[in-house]
Amino acid sequence: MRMSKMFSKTLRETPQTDSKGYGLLVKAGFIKQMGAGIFSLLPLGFRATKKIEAIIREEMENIGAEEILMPLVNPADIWKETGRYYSIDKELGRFEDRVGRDMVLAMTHEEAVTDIAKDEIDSYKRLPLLVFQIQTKWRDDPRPRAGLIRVREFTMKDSYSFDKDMAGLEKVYNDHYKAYFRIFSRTGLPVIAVGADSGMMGGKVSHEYMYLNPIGEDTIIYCDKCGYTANRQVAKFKKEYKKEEMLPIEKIVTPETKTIEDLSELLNLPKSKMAKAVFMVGTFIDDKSGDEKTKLIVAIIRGDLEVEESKLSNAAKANSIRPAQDEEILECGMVPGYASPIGAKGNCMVIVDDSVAYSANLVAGANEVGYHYKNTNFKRDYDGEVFDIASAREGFICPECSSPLISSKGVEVGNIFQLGTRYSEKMNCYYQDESGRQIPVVMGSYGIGVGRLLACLAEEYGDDKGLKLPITVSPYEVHLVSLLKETELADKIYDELKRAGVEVLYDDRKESAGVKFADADLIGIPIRITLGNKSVKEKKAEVKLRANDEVISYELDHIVESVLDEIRKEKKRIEDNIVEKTLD
RNA sequence: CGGACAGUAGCGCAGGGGCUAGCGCACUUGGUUCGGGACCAAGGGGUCGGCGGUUCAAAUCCGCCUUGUCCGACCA
Repeated sequence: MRMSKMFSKTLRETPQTDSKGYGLLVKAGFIKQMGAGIFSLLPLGFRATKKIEAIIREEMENIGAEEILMPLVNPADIWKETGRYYSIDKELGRFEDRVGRDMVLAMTHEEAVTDIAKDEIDSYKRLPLLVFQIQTKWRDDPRPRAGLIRVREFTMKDSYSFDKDMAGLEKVYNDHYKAYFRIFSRTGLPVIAVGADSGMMGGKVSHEYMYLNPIGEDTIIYCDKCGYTANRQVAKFKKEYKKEEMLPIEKIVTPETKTIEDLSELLNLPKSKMAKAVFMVGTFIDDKSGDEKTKLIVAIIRGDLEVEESKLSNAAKANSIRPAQDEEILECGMVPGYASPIGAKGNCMVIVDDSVAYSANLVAGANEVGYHYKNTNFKRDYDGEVFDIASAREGFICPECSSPLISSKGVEVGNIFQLGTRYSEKMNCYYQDESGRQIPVVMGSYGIGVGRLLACLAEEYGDDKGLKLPITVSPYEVHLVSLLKETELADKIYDELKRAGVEVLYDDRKESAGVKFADADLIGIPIRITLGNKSVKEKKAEVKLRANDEVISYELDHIVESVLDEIRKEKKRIEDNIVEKTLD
């Protein structure tokens, strides 16, 4: 491609953005924002995206997946069948067509693919099956941010597996686990796989692929010693308890002590001797009718711990939860600031963290302004369902080996789910087994955010001068920069490189050397050939590697072969680092 | 969904009731320069986010709407 003919150009000024990588992508002319969380891919960004997609295709086909393309617009009926039309809130794009039929902008394709599969799959002889697509999704996120990291419209690779039993699902799940590591390492992105919450997808086992970086919005808890890793939403840790005899409950005067901090100070007791009440309101939606109910959720946790919202939401089996208002708490007979489930009434449910359930003689609110109880005990003084709803933090104890846990921020670039029969049962996707019985198909679903992957690569590979994407995902392999007045030589080398199958960006613009070099650094094509008066006179050309800014001088007569060799070396560097990992 | 800030040339910004709306970058033309974001000169480009109001007069003041950005969504 001749730069003089390129559709987009680079910016002189660095846009001020929340993340370095986003700023570079904008400055280098890879992407352009059109609205909140809505981006266009410009030629360079689109080429990089296609490189990523090609790697994904290869690896998906390697595990036997076939590519399909399903529609972005789905009839709402299939989303009503699974109940997600009701259980997912505003994130799901909805509209009516001209005759008033409810339509959905698909944010994922379990419904669509199951709708197709149920007609295809009639016998166990048809299983297993595996399909994937690379397609646009719409998710109306309440708050898009950080450029391509969190957007509303995005490209996703999603694959769906159909098996006759769990053993089959586990095999294809494992295939994905392995393929994903190959995909990410072939693009050059370092990731780790972590145990995760299955969220709106349902199902049981799931892993997320995380790129560890402070710009991430997920928190990963991991253990250096034994390798335990999990998203904080589900991370476990070891809680320690002291055994004590139960003492009689006692009401005490505690004026102006609404927080655990204050209470701990006033009574001169550690926070671990308190039972903290956290109030949320859960929304519960009936999958069949779409009817909504709300209920106050009273979460009781030891004062030194904090509630993990996703764990609480799962424990309560709520579709969503939000913090409660004071009035809602009072309605159920509890007093904000001095609250406990002792005397709770009305439309509420009590969920008790095991930290409280197995501790004795905790201080809790008396549901009366200015008073608390000493020596409260679960079961004796109040009841509730026991769950682990505590949030794991750095320094807490590893559930597997008892070493201190570490926390880190991460960006989720992929996920894999064992769905089981949730969708097949609801959408009537059954097969007939050897003995003639109708059995629900066992499904899995697997995603990779293509644009987000590019955003993460921009974050990982760049410096103050610009991007330096690995050759496997870089929009071009070679950047030919000519500083010569005459165009013949550069044109000739450009043609020869193209003929040799090299993807080459040719800076044929009438710009100063400084501008050309600055743009070359910014776009960051891995191999740069410079044709300048001095070196050309000596029958040489300079080759500079963007990765480490190393400069090599090559004979002009053999420049094409030399460059082909450099390309091979760059590619080998990535191949040598392909990560092969399997689920144990 | 709550809060704060912003919308003026392609990009980044200034101007805050008054006469022709400016600056830097980018762009056009001519000339000089030519291996790390050159210089001189002359130009082109604007429904001042939209609608309504106040006023002799609105980019400027007021109201509504809209779009964008950041923070929050939270421990009683």
